[in-house]
Amino acid sequence: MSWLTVETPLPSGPMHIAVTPLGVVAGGYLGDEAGELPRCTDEAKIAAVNGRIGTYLAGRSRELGLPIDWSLSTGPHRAVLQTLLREVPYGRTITYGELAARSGVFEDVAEPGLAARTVGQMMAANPVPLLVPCHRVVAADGIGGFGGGRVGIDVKRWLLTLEGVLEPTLDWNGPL
DNA sequence: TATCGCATCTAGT
DNA sequence: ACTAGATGCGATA
Repeated sequence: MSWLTVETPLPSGPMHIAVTPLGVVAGGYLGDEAGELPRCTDEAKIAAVNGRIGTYLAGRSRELGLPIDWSLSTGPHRAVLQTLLREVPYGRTITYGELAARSGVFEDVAEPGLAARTVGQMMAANPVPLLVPCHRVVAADGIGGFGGGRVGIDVKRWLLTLEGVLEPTLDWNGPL
C-alpha cells in the first residue's frame, strides 16, 4: 500500500490516506504521521482521492464514491462497518446501541449496553475513517466520543455540522 | 499468546 | 443529577 496526504478544512488539518489497487485501505486524521510512510506516486490516484474528499468536505457532494479495500477488517468488525455504511445515509445519525442491533452481530448478547460498547471499540479501530461514516454514530444522549484526543471530537462535530445534523458553532469554518 | 485500554448503556442512589 | 458495573474487540509485546 502507498500513502498520500490530503489537504482538508478539518480542525485537525490534513489527512493521510493509504491506497491499494483495490481502493482505499486505511486513513488517519493526523497528516504528520505520514512522514516516514511510503508515498503514493500515482498522480491519477492522488488526483482522484484529493478531488473526491475535497468536494465532499466542501459540501458539494454527498457521496465520496471511492472504492474501499476491506482487507484490514475482518469478521464482526467488518460486518458492523458495512452495516453502518449501508444503513446510515448522509445527514442521518445512529446510536451505538442501534447500530449494534442493526448489524445482527450481537444477537446473543443479553444487555444492550454491552453490545453498544463493543461497537464503540470497533469505531475506534475503524481503519477507514470518513469513508466509513463512523462520525455518524453517536451516544444515546449526546454526541458521544471520538478518537484522536481533544481534536478528534472537534472533527466529529465538524463533520456532523457539514451534514446538517448539528447547528453551526463558533469554531465552524466550513463551507456554509 | 497474554494483557491492556477503551468513541457505551442501564440501573440504583 | 451522579456513580458504578458489565463485555468483546484490536493493538502491543
